[in-house]
Amino acid sequence: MTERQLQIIHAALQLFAEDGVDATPTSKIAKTAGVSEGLIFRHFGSKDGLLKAILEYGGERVAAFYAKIANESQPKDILRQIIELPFSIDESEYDFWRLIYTLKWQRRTHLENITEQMLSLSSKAFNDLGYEAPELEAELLLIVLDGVATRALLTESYDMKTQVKNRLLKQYKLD
Amino acid sequence: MTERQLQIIHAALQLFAEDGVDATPTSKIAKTAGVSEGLIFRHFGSKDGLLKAILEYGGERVAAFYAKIANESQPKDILRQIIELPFSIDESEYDFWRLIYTLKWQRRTHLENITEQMLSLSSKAFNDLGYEAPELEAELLLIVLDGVATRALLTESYDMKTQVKNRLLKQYKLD
Amino acid sequence: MTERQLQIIHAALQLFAEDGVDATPTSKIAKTAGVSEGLIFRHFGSKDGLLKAILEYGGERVAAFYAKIANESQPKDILRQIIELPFSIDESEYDFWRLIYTLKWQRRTHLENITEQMLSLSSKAFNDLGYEAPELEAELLLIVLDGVATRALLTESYDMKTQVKNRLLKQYKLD
Amino acid sequence: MTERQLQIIHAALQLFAEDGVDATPTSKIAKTAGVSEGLIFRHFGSKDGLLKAILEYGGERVAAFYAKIANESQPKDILRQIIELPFSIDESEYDFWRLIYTLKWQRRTHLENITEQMLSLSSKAFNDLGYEAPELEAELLLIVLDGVATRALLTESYDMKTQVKNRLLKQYKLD
DNA sequence: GATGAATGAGCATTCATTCAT
DNA sequence: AATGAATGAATGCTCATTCAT
Repeated sequence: MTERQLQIIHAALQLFAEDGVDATPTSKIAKTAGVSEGLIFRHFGSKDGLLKAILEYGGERVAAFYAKIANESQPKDILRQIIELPFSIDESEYDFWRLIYTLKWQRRTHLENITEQMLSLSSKAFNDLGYEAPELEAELLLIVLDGVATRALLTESYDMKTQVKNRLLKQYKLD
Repeated sequence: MTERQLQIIHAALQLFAEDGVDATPTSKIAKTAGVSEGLIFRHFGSKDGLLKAILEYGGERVAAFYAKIANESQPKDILRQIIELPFSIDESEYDFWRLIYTLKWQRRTHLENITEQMLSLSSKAFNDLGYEAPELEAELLLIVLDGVATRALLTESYDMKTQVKNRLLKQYKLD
Repeated sequence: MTERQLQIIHAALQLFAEDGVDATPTSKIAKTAGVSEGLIFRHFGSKDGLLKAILEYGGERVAAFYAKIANESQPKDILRQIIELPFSIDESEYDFWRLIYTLKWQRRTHLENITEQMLSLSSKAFNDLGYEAPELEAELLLIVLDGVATRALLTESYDMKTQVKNRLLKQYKLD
Repeated sequence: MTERQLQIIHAALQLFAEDGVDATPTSKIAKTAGVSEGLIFRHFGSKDGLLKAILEYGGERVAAFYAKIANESQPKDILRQIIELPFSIDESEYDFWRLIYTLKWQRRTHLENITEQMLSLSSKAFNDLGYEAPELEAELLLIVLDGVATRALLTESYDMKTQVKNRLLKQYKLD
């Protein structure tokens, strides 16, 4: 990934997240990135190729996130880490996540396996902790965390983060 | 609202929800609705005018939803009704809600005041029921319900609905 | 010519003169005239048919103008009348003449024979008065009068009319 | 101004003059110029931008015309030059002038200040020559020259040019 | 006669993509 | 690698015209 390619990816990510993929012309990406329009196509083949590159680029970081969690052995630690997830998104990554969530509503994105992974991980943890219906609990936790992420990504300066997190940790007796 | 206008609205709603507003050409709407392309503009002025008409058309039903809840006097009934909300969406209305949720990520839509209304209603109910942090509880409930709706709208044949609902009713001691 | 037809003709004339024929939609004509759009086509067949009707409607008055002049027997009287022409246009007829002059630049209009008539009439008069080059004089007079009309039609509240007329009458020793 | 831009400008000028701006589709301009339709918009932004470019392009030559006259010191020379004006339009510039005169009847064009300049220049010249009513004379001269231009531009192979010019020079005792 | 809903061809404009340099 | 001129298909929209009532 060269310097020029990163410039393009960052510009596109920002614009895609802000205005939507369809509403962002490649000409605007080129201008924002400070490169010629042709270069986008030389490097990424097409606008869709660029989108895919962005998704992969961000996907790597998501994978890293998960590697950490899978390493934990204690079910309580696993749950704690999973709950931490949406609260630990750095603001520099908001654009990426906004894009992911936007795409969710239109085209299947690669996030599905992530959802599956998370469901199975937390389901197992709930089971280990003796919950009666671990799959249902896992489902509900997923729903809550997805909701949290949505609310945080869409609300400017969302300030209930910490309280929500503590309330969740308390609910699952992880504090 | 004439027959023809409804044809157009239904066709557009379906396509907008499926492919996104930007990715849906008016020509395709016309073909799907079985009318001439010009008619769209005669009736709705512009593509954006059509979108607004759809939002209003659906918005009326949302308002009706709320009218019911606001009438309840018992806090427990209010909460019960609010929780019922995402579970009672008829499949015939999925397109509308998918559109609403999609738009949320791109342009501010009129759903914000709905969010506010819901927060204040449930916050008051939680307060009446003696919850320690009623606003936090309301916030969390909103998040959960938003998450439920999202999951139901995006997952084909989502079959955990009932279990999730019961689990929630139980958590808030409403069963 | 029914009442309704006149309404349409007057509305169209005004709009055609103001914005140009091409830039005036039939819908605007209908609205201005206070009739339905369909009626225009029932009465005039097409937009072009309407234009032709306007031209004929106005053309009759032009023909009447000429009939008077042709009746004069004295060359001086003929010239005087011809010179009077552009100065005697009533403001209520400005729209019509503006339209005529506009059309001149795009499509041949029926005014050509008028020009020819005028040339031959004044040419004969100049000849009778012993001018050396009567055709040249006729040509020049035509040019001047056309210029006067243009200037008057395009200049709001053109106030040199009388002076210009007197100057012309004097030049041709008709005062 | 690149080669391609000139191709477009010439094609557009010809078509605008012939059929009128409104009646000339950009597709026809593109075809006539032998370029793609998109190129028109890349270079001129819009159809109106193209029209403005044409007007500026031609306007420079008009300005040059005037610079010459303003340099003359003798009133007789000034008048002679002004009278020369409409007779010295090269046939290659007919399209441009036809366009200018057409636009006069619909939208205010930049020719107004030219009219004003010409009026003040000739008015001063007439005054210097001791004419009784110099402003009236200037007005009349403008009218005549405008009429000459009109007649020449609208009449194919107008062959009285020289005679008219000589007649005018004689009338103002400039021969 | 009169209306106005409906049509569809045509228009200006945008934009992803190609390609010569 | 990099540019940016050039393309042309597709888009939202307009408008003269038709037709059922």
